[in-house]
Amino acid sequence: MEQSFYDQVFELVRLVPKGRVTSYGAVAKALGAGGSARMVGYAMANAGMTSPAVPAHRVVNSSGLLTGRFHFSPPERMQELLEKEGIVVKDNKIKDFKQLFWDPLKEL
DNA sequence: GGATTGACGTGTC
DNA sequence: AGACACGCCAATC
Repeated sequence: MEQSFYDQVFELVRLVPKGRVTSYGAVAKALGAGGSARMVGYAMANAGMTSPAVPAHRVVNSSGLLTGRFHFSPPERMQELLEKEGIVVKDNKIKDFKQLFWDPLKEL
C-alpha cells in the first residue's frame, strides 16, 4: 500500500491551518487528481486510522457543507471540532465559508 | 482484471 | 429551492 493517492490526501489535509477549511475538489485538484474529488473523500475514511490523525473535519464539499459528518465516531464531533477552532457552523454548513476557505493551490 | 463504489462537483429539471 | 442525473477517477472486491 505504501505511498498512494490517499497518503497524498492525508498529508495535504494535515497542512490545513487551524481555523480554516478546504474542499474535497480543491484538495484533489491540488494533488493533480482534478475530478477525483470523490477519492479525496473516500480517502478520509481512513483519516482516523492515520498517525497523526487527519483533520478531516476541516474538509467539506464545495458548498461548505459538512457532508461527511456522519463518518465521524459521533457525527456531532465534526461540528464541535470546527467550532472549537473558531469556525461557525450553521445547520451542517460552514458560515463565511468563502472567507475561511483555504486553497492549497494558492497557499502552497 | 472487469465491475462496483464513493465523506464530490456541476448542471439540469 | 430542492431533487435528480451524469461525469471523474482511483481503490477495492
